[in-house]
Amino acid sequence: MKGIRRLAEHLDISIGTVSRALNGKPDVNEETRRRVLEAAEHLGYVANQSGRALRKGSTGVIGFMMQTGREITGQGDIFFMSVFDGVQTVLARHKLDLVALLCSSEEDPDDYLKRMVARGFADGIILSATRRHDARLEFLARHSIPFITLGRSLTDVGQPWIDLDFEGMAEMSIERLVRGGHSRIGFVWPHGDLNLGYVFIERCRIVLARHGLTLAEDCIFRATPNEAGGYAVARQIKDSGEPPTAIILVNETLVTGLYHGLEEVGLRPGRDIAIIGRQSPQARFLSPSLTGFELSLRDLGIALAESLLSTMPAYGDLYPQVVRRKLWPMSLIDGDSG
Amino acid sequence: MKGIRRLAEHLDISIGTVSRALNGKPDVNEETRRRVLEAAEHLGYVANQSGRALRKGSTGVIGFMMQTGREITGQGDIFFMSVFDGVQTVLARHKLDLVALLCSSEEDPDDYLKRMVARGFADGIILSATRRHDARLEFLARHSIPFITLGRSLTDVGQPWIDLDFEGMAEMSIERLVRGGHSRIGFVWPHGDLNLGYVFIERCRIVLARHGLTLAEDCIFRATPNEAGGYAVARQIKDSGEPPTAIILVNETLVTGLYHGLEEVGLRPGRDIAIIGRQSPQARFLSPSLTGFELSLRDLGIALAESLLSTMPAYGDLYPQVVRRKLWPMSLIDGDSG
DNA sequence: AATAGGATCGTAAACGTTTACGGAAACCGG
DNA sequence: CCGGTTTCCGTAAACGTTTACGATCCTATT
Repeated sequence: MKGIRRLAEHLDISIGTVSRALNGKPDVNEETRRRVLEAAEHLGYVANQSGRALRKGSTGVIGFMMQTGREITGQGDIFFMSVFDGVQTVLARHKLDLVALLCSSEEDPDDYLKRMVARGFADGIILSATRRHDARLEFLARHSIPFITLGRSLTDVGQPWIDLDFEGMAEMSIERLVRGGHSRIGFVWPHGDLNLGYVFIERCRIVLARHGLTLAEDCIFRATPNEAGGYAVARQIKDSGEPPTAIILVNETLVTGLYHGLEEVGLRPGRDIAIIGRQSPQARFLSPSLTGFELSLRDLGIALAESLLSTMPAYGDLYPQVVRRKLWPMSLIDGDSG
Repeated sequence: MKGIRRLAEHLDISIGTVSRALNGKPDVNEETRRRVLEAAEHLGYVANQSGRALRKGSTGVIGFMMQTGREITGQGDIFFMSVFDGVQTVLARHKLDLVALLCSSEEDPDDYLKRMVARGFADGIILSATRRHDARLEFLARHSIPFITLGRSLTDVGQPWIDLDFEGMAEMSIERLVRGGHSRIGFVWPHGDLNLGYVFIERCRIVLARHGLTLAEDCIFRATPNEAGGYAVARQIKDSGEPPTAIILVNETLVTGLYHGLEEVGLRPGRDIAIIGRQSPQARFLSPSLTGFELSLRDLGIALAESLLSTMPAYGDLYPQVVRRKLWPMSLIDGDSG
């Protein structure tokens, strides 16, 4: 005898009543409910996930899809750990659990997601590493799975999203650099089809044009979004015919490598070349100190969760005032690098 | 009509046969199997997770339990991502999926695990952040859930584990430092009850004793295992009455902060104080270069997965030669810091 | 031609829940 | 004391699979 049946037998009560008691249904005597809850606690009973999910059609689980192998995502788990923390504080209010759906670097993300959805793994999904054209969005929309993306995409199916305000970042960094006398501004573009690179560079072009400047194509450096990628960029800069006098990094993972690489080729950030990037725990200890954009990852996670919940039938009415799409603000922290 | 029933109807075949065809059972005509597989592919059918799990009693999912909020785990950035990658290459061979079970920093890890297990979430579990005394091990053993720990524990229930070879690290670092003339050697001990700190420091004491030396209690510095923690240690070192001439870091996340902190208090690694730590993508770009221990995280993940599978009834015979418990070797990479 | 045995498939039970439905008791106002 | 309402609980169906069992057809052997 296992599961709810055992509990029911132990209490000499029908399993129906036990289930109702545990699920907080109204039509159960408060005294019985107390006894059931107590016995459940005592026997360590927790409803079996599969049985419950099969009957209810929902799992009580939210999935956060991310990709393993750091060349792809460009975000270390420092980034995600903090976001998770925020997401979880919201989910905990509704007894929802968060699991990370880990897509191997050897599997196609679209296939992976399809598999997880068809399995009925999660009630709602948070997608990261949003690509410029992302078939996952269409798939989820077609199957009407509640989801939200961390990052925009050209593929728009009306889903909510939250994205870092790369436009604002472009505005502020370009304005600052132009004001500082720079006219030849470079940009490091992470490999892959992530949308953020496009968004950022498009706005850069606009802002530059406002000042009668253009973005030199040979000042766009492609790199894998990790330390080694940043390191490699330094040499590209040095070897380019006419090096930029300033560099903007849209990723936070490149900067340590870039600093080191620049030092090797004899360029000092803030003196020989201006650097504007993203703040991070590691960046705090760079020398010269980094000029870069900062944001609250935990709050971002909270917003993600609330926005996702607002699209879910069972929770939607609890978050009526929530903004479904939002550019997440970043603030520029002055440093000595640019 | 949904699920397997739809598929069966579409093919005009019973659902039993469809299921058998999909699961590779022998008693099904090869031609029928081909048709079923084709139709499944075409209709995008994937067996519902809950139904299958309910009937089979297994989910096809391996859970990697980790804790969100970096103050606790002490493992940064690339660490988990790379381990995951290794784990997944093994699991993929058996059509098993890996998900990360994310325990919020606000929830008790023991409770969290119990909940996940009772739910029947995963067929096997990999535990990280193993504590010196860890009730999770007893719980899993009592319920005979296959699992492995990344890290040893004093709580021994016969489970397999893989742990970094902190003893070897202690031997090599102490020997090296003593040979270099150091007699006052400090150690940074990460906060929390993680077992690795104890293991390391115990062996340090033994090796020191071999040379007639002792570990000064006031040279043991506690720190949160992240950049800020390392930064704080620098000041503790400066302010201690008789500062150590060498410091060993057992975490890889502290080192950038420590470097920065030391610079502020006027101590240069390798000249004023020797530093031995752990290599990492960030550490590659420190100056002076770090003397530290390196390991292959991906291979570690592979070993974890193989060892876990060897304890699982369904896969055990496939990995007969696998070592169930292993100290994972690390090699010392020379740098200028110590 | 009769029979044994293999190949292939359909049927139905089972997995552990939740919940619609209905029934029994208790209560209440007139 | 009676009809109606409320409170509480038991019964059984349903969720989507897998699989033991048995039935049917076909082939080969005697």
